[in-house]
Amino acid sequence: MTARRSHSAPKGMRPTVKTLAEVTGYSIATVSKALNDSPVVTEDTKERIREAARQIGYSVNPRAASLRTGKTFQVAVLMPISVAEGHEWNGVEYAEILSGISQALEGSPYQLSIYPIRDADEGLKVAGTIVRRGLADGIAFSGIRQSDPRIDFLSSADFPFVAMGRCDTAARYAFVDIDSHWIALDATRRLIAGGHSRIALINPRPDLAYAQSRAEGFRTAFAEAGLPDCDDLIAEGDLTARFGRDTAHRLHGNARPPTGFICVNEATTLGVLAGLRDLGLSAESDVSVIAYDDLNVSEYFAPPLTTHFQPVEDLGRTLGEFLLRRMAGEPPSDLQKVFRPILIPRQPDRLIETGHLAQQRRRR
Amino acid sequence: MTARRSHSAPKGMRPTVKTLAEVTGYSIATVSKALNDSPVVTEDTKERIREAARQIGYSVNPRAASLRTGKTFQVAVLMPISVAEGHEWNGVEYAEILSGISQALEGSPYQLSIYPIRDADEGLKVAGTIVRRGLADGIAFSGIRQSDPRIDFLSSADFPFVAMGRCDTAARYAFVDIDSHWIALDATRRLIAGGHSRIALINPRPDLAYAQSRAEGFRTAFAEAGLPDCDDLIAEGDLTARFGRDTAHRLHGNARPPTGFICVNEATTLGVLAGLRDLGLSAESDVSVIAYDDLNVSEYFAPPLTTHFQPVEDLGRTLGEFLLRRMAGEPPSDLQKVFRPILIPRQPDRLIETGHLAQQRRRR
DNA sequence: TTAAGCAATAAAAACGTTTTTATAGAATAC
DNA sequence: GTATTCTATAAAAACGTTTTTATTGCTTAA
Repeated sequence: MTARRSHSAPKGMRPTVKTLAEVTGYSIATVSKALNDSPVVTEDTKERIREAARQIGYSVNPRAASLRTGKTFQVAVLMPISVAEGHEWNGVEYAEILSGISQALEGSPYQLSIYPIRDADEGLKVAGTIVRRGLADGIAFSGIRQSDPRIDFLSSADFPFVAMGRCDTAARYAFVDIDSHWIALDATRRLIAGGHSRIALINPRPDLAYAQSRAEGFRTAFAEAGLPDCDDLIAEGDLTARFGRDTAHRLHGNARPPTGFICVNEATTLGVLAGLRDLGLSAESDVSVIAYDDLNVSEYFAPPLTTHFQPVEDLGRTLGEFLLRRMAGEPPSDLQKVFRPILIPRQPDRLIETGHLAQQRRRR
Repeated sequence: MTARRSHSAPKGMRPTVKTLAEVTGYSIATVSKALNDSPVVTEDTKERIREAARQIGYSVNPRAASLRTGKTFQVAVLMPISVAEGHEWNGVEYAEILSGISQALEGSPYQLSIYPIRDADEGLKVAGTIVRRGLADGIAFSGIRQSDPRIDFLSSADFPFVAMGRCDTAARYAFVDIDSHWIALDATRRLIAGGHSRIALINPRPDLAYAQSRAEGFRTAFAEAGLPDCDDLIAEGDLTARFGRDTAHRLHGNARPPTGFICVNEATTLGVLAGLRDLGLSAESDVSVIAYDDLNVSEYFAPPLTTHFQPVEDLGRTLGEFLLRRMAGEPPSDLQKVFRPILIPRQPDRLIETGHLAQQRRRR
């Protein structure tokens, strides 16, 4: 056994297809075809060669194969790197996304590579490099803008990709997304049903595609109820805790301050709660806050909050599956999925006129 | 211009070193050497070839180069994927770590690849595959155990790696780490100075190397103060919010329950706070809680907590730099750094005997 | 004046695959 | 019984580099 191995692999070197040819007595052509399960080689031979490969611990050199075939077996993920100053909590959900994609790729020959980007424009540059230099067979990215240059470029280059998010051309590309319109609609309806009429919507920067979906859902709920809109209470910014807190402070100065808040992620929710506390307001008796969870965490907030919960890892996993299928040639139209979060109620979300804010309002 | 390009690159194909040879009139050997800045080719020639390369947009095919040289220009990161059920908040700091490593790698020819692992044992398997099949030139990983099979294996294989964390053989390998001993010592001293004598330490699973460092720092502080130890209040488990909450509940049943908590990450802190709230205890008046922040978030907790804060992205960046230097041949002994977090005080951390818990204690 | 050394470049080999083309022998057709 | 097709395998070419070896034309040394 040890003797055999030392015979086939001269010294410390990895066995190659040539080693395998020598050891089995077949040519390297036959060996290669056998390992790739080519129909031209007989089943007996295949089995013999596979067995020998197992014996000597052979595994194909992916770079040599890649050179010959042109396939890279790499999947590129454009990962936004944090730019918010002060190490604000931002983008941590990416660990979950990567975990999901990884899980989908396990068992496939594809390897996941990370390309850090600061914004969609740098993403475009990086995508260009990846395509031009043939660095990957497929690309995944998020942070989709209303009109996203990466999507336009990759679509016209006919390069396989899956986006996390929809923009105006969504019909023509593969994506996974969260039903942001519904989330905002449902949350707003819920607060309106609880008696609220002045509601704040915490939103991301407006160039992001889902910012608009949320705003639309938000407006629709007011229109349905025959109430005046609250567009003056839509706050747009980086999704940090600081932004949530600052927004709570700022909107409190409004002539008619909000009695309800609809948050957009864990960090902004935590920030809003902190901001309300600063103002001496309670999220139990004065103001209603509805959270949003990528991770199951708002259960632990003070108070525990009603939330829309959608494990972002599931989106990552589906994205990975879609990317594999896209690279295998499936049309984008078959690779589109919108996730609708579940609602976890934890608060009555009712406007309580006896609270601190109500007193303050009466006093004016 | 357009004419020239169409001349050199037959049709839609990427230019190769051969194209460049044709277009400049030099041989492919000279072209290759020029691009690699070999001293044997004259400066004039180099410049001419570089200029031509720029003109036709040539870039080297990394897989072909890799095949010839044996270098992969890949850095592998073993990323723990979440296994905690219920989508508990776990391991989200990995986004920061990856971001840091990415930043260090930018500008280098190295590309970051992710290998998902469930635990250190699977990590060993994956590391073996990476080494055996030559999938990367260097490896980074965290979640270091007291005795870590990955470290033993990679050390004896003389394969470049940098660990995030120290174990008993730390002297012999490259690492970045956080001064966990000091953190626990400092936090415990602080609480003891505030009058606490019954303190809970939230710890990770005891097979992790830093669990022991923390326990030692914790014990040292009691010994210094001449107080009996609180080993019965060391809680070990997954670093989820649920674990924090469950621990708060469980320890409250102790004959002499803790009046202070030393947490280990954001999730456990949030969990402890939630658990205390469940018990009707306040982290302002009844119990003192000291947090730990990878991200600057405990400022937003209720109440804002005193914390040790160490941006984990900085560790990632240093780890990336160390890995580059290790791959360049620097000895491990030059590539070791321990980060000491800063303390951000936000609470008095004093034992207040008039609180709820004190009343309860008096009642007994 | 010629052999030796040098400088600059070119040719060829090699890395480990896959794929195309070739070859030997067996089976079939007439 | 020979020409033909088929089958299984082998040989060779190619992918795009880098590196080793070879070549050419000059200098320099004796």
